[in-house]
This record gives sequence, C-alpha cells and structure tokens, in this order.
Amino acid sequence: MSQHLSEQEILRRQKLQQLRDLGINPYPPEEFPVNATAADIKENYERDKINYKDIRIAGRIMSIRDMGKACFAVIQDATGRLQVYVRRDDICPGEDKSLYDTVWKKMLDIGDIIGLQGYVFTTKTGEISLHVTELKLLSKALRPLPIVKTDEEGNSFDEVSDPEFRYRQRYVDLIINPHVRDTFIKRTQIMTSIRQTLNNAGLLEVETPVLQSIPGGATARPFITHHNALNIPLYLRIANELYLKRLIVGGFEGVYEFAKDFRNEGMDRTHNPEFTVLEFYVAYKDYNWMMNFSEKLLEKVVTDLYGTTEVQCGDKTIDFKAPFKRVTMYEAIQEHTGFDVSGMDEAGLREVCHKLGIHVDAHMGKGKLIDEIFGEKCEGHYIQPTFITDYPVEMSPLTKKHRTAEGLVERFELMVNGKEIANAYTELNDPLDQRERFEDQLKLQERGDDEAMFIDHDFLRALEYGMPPTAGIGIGIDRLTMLLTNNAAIQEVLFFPQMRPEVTSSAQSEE
RNA sequence: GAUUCCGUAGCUCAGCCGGUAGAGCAUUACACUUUUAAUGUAAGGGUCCUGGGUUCGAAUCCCAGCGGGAUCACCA
Repeated sequence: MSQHLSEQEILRRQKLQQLRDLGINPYPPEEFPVNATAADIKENYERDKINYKDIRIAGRIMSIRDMGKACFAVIQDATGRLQVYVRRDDICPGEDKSLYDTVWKKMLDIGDIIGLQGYVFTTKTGEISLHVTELKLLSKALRPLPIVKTDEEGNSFDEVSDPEFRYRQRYVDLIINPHVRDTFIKRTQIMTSIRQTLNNAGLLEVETPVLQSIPGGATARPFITHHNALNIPLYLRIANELYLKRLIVGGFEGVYEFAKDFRNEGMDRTHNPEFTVLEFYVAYKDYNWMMNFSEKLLEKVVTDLYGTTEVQCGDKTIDFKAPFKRVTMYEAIQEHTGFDVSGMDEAGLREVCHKLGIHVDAHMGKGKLIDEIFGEKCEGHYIQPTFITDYPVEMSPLTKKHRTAEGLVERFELMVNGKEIANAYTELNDPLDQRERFEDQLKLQERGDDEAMFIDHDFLRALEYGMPPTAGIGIGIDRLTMLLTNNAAIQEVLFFPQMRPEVTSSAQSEE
C-alpha cells in the first residue's frame, strides 16, 4: 500500500527516527505520574503557592513561541491549557545542551504529547505558567495538527470549520476546538443530572433489548438484520416503550432507560439514524403528574448545568422555570388559525386544511389531519416551554382515552423553541382497548399508511395479566442537548454522527 | 430521494470572462533567555476531489461520478 505523505509528515517521520537514534523511545511504555492539571494550577496557584513548587503535568503541545535560548509553549490536558516556560539552562544545567537544542527545539512539534516537571510562577505579563525543569516525550505525533489561534478578544483565526473534516476526524475537532469539548461534557452532565433525579425518585435504571423481533412502540421504518443461529429476521429497536411497560407489569413501579433507538429514514441536521431517548414509566401516576414531574426535572437539569433556569438559544432566551404553560391541542389550533376543530369530522378538517393551504394526502385520517394543522401552523410559535395536551385518539395507539373528552387521549408533548422535546401519556392499560387500537392501525396500513404500527401479541398478553395505571414519557436526549448547548445540528451533539463511508487509499488500490 | 451551492498547500481562503497557482498561519533554516495571533530575515511545500469532453492550451468552460453543506420530502 502506497501512502502519499505530505512534506510535514515526511519530516515528522524523520524526526521519529532521529529520536530513536538518540536512544529516546518516542512511545515509552512506562507511566508518567502527574500531580496537577492545567485547570487546577490556574485556579489554585495564587492562593496556595507553596504547593505548586514541584509539579508534574502531561499534555499535548498546542503552540510554541521560540525565543532562542528560551521558549514559551502551551500545553493542553483534559482540563484545559497551560503556558509553560522552557529555558535551556534550566532543563540542561550541565555542559550538554542537546536536550534543549536538539530534542526540544528540533524534534518536538505541535501535537506531540509530553510530560513536564517544574514549578509554577507568574510571568511579567501576568500569566500563570509552569517553569519547566524536566521534560519527557510521551507520544510523537506524525500528522500536523491544524492550528487555531485566538487573540486577546477571543477571536479565532483559521478555525477548522469544514463540517466533513470535523465530523470524520472528531478526535482532531476535540483537540483544537475547546467549545466542541464543552458541548460533549455538557451532554454527559445533562444525562448525569437526569439520572440522579430519577434515582432519587426511586426509579430503577434498566436495559431492554436492542434486537427485537417486532419493532414496536413507535411508527418508523426499522433497520433489519438477520440472526444466523435462529435463522430469523431481527430489527434494531425503534423504541423501547413496550419492553419498559412489560417491566411495569412485572411489578417494578418505576423504570427508566437511556436508549439508543434506530430509524431507517432520512438524515439531516435534526435526524441521525441512531439517536438517544430517555424513556421512563411510573406506576399509579397519570399524565398530569408527569407534567408536574417533568417540568421540575428539566428545571433541575438546566439549573445544574448553568446555575440559572434561563438558557440562551440562538437569539432567544428560554426560561425553564417551572411550571410550564399548558395548552390543549384544540386551544392551540383555535389560537393560531382561528378555527375551532374540536367537533369536526374528517370532511370538515379537510376543508380547514384547504383554507389554510396545507397539503394533505387521501389516506390521512382525522387524527393525522389535526396533527398536520398543528405542525404547520402552531408548533413553531411555542418558544418558551409549553405542554400541548389532549391529542386525537387516532394518532396515539398506546395512550389511554381521555377521562372526559370524547375522541381524545391523555397525551402531552413538550414544545420548546418551536420543537418537540418530549412526548408523554397516561399509558393505555386496558388490554381489550389496546387490541382494538392495534387493529385500527392495521386498517390504516391497509388504507395506505406505511407508518402504522405492528401488532405485538406478547405485549397484549402482558397487558392481559394487568398493568397498573401508569404514566410514561420519552425525552429526546440529542435534541435536549442541542437546545441546552445552543447547537442547531444534531451532528454537533453526537461524537460520531453518521457519514457516508470514506473511500480510503487502500480501498482505492483494491479496485 | 429532489433542488441548489461547494470541493485549490497541514489549516483558513484567494485565483475562475481559458495561457500552466498565490496569501496568512503551520513547516524548514538563521537570530533572539519573560513571550502570548511573539518578532525579524530567508526557503521549501500542490494528483487545483475523480474520470471524460471542448480547446493549440483547462484549477477556470461542459458532462458524469464521489464527498460535504443548505433547503424540501420522510421522521424524533
């Protein structure tokens, strides 16, 4: 395999060999114990100077400012960046100056990972720095790292902005773009905060099958695969709802799962084929309880993350202070279109869609038409967190019928910044009603709706043993993270978003 | 899947009414022992995404492909 190397790559390989010739292992096996981090030093040095006299840190060289017999460099570790000062006569106290003149100045590059020993001091320009007394190469980098420079006002120069580069080589993106790192740390903090709240509420974190023989719990095109030993088709789950409810039947009174779900559909800035949903179910509760619980949950997540309930999102400020506004779907449509669709039949709804200029298909039923009106004319208006409640029964085959309103179900969606963040129900636990709803889905399928649900007979069997009244919710973790980190693309909150495979040089030569 | 824009040095980009490739940073060499987008002087570095076509001549024009972005459709 012939690999085309750039000038800089060839040079770095030569340096690698020269280091070996000098008896220096560019990839030493032994540990390098550290006793400080960049963030720790910058945070605590000023008030605890006595304890920063014998410091060992390790990290990647991010820049070098060479002053002749002394150098300033910037080292980056997991916590941030620290300036280090390397003076020739300090790292080479004797006659032999080769460690500085040859190794440090000629053979080390930006991107190399090094270990340092020294003492912390403040430069005359006021920057807390490490005065290096010993240095050791820990890993030689063979590819040049793109350099992003930032001036005093924080303006970035030559920031790597090509999304293809950033997503395919996320490891590089993470090294050179600190705000990318921050986004992913926040993502984990969001999940940790949710986990703590749910654990404190007595819910049990569980795992349920990713490989399912019936892809239930939602309507979407699944990925299909094949199990050799059983010689059966299996689907990657599109949801875990039906399995979590089986656990409620089994006697757990509160369960949750952060689930990777998979849907074989289009990709864009809000859709990735695999994505993460938090679902949780609590027995003996209803959707009103779930609204109260989930608004407090989100308020806490945001407060844990930012110390306030307000989040900046594009040019909007969103306040997650509970309680959130609650609007029924019919009220929302009335408010934003002027039409009262509450008593309308299918023909009436088609008429309304026509007047509003909404495109509809022949196979759309009553529920789908209402959903279409809401999606086109209402959804985008709800910037501040708002619960939209009481959906038409046709669109919600797993939801209990409304306690008072005919034709509706006890369902809500949480809208934030004009988009759906969560979807919740008073769960349908009447097994005979559930069977009828599944059969209605079959009829929709026959009518041409390719999104209708599959019938899961084992799930029906489970319900026949009796499921307590239960409230359940699904929260899109990727979208929640986008919202709380001010990112407009799902690719920005997934470490490795789905991409078309690269044509590699070895694959090319095989052809 | 449809429409549209983009693909030039390690990175960010210029060049495009066709005449054989440029800048800044990065790299290399020299100078400089508290600099910080360090500085000064000099140098090297390119399958101009791939393949065809038009032409005396293509980074530039045309066609096809590959990859990416945006919008739309499907969906969370």
